Amino acid sequence: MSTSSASNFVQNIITEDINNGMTNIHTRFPPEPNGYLHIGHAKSICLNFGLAQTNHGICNLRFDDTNPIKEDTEYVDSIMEDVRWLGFTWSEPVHYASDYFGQFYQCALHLIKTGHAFVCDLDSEAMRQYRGTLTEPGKDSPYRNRSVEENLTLFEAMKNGEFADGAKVLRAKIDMASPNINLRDPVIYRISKTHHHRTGDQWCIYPMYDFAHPISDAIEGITHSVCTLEFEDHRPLYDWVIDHLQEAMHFPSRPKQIEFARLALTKTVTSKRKLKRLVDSGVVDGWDDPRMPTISGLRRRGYTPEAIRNFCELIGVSKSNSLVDFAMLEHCLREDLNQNAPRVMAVLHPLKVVITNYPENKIEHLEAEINPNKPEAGSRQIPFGREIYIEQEDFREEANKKFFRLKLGGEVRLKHAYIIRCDEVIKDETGNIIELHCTYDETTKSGSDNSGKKVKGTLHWVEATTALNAKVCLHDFLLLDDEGDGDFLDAVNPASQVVLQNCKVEPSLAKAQKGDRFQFLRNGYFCADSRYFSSENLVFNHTVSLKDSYKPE
RNA sequence: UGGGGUAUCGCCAAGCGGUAAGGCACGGGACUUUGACUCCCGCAUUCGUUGGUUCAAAUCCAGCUACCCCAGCCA
Repeated sequence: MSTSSASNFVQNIITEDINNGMTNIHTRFPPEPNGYLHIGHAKSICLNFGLAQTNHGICNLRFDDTNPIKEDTEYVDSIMEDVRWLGFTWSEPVHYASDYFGQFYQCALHLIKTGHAFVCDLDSEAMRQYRGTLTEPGKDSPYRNRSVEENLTLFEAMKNGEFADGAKVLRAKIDMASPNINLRDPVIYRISKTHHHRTGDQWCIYPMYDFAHPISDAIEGITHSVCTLEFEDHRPLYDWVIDHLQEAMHFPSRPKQIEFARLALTKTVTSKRKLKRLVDSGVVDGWDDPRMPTISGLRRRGYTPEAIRNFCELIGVSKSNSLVDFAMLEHCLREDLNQNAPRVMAVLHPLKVVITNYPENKIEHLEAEINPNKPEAGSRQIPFGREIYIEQEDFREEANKKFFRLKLGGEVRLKHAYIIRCDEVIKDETGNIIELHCTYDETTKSGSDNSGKKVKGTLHWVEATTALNAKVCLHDFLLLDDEGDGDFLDAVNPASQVVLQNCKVEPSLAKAQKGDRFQFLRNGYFCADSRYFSSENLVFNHTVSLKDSYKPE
């Protein structure tokens, strides 16, 4: 398995720590279970698990479940499934910040006792007033100088449910004049009489991220706490919390917070809020819609864990906000699929071809390699007969020299079969081409061609009488390039999914299983839909196109 | 006008005082029973900008500019 072995600034920090004698490198991936994981999370997952692997350490999976209002077990289940699917193994057991609610409470008590925290009665509006602005310092809360005893009593009463939501909070006593707003006596505990998905109604006070996160890291022995850039100016608070607790709590480690730039991908939404709106508004068919950038969506689309891991390796890790070209992800996908996906023939827009000099009712079986990159995969038999289907766009009555495909009077090779010549075009009363009459050259059979004929074009095809009908979902970017100023839902690409109902595919596909990936020769990579595919109902999702250097004119 | 960050090819990204890696994209060519794959070749005299230090600067110093983040009892 690939690991994060490439050099990046986080690894450099770890290397230096190791050189200074640090052992037992320990990282963690700490999602809040309030949504599905997406491609952006994959970067963090690969980084954290990769760092642990390359440094012979371990990585925890920890659910940051300190705000019960937004969280649900549906999300914890999907997150575990996605991390496993990506190919990573966390250090058992799975951790939950909610496992530490008792310890957080003890930590809060310690801060109160040492005069570093106080219960504040200001409501959120008043607190904002007191906080000051970006350019003006804040003012001390009138409750800031309550005695330790009073704070202890009040905090216990908060815990016992004696106050309404929002009536009181516990705040760290730091510096209301700090130029760093995070240090202006931040709230560390709030009252929320909300049922928690794991602790039920045991607690009605919940710690804030800035308090819970450093403690969770320290409790678990995390050495390097890697997070995204927006937490950069929370680091002084992160350190403050640990510094004021370390001595009393005897944490096994003194974790270091390191921030990196989150992944942004062209033409891709990675905002949980927006993703949720796409799902809730019905624009997409759930979190795992093949067009979604969620891990489950990419999986259903046909992406492989290897491709995603290699992609995360390729883009690197830095602190500069960057926008990665989606083509990079597609490149990694093709690289994997090209190497591993079985080849198969499928005609998406069928055009009937009658080979007039081929015997009626005769079907012969031709041998076709499964994957030219994998001789050991062997070959399959494909039927050939008098009537076949080719792709509509592979025929033109006349075309310039750049068009290598079939034209009236021209010759072309049928992949794995014979060279044919187009003799006649059959049209309906409105002039649409409905059928082609061709003749084949028996001496040009694949593998035993002694005709000496050379043709420029090779087409894929499917024999008509044995062909299977299939439904194929074509995909394009979910969003148009620019979201504009309006509602982002207006930027949804109406052509992001096009369903083709009457595709013709070779019979071997009847044996495919849900989730199987194939290269439809010359058409791209496709995946048997994990929800609707069955041998009676062939449904394929378009995964990614093949590169194409054909330029008409 | 406060604080914290970031600026190296169209897009990512190495580089850590000794004279600009690599990948993606793109262009050209070879090969080809997938216009795919593969293989060659090309693609920053220059590192946001202006000065300074030095024999030598993308790397050190100073100023300037641009962009990102922060005023949730979210994470």
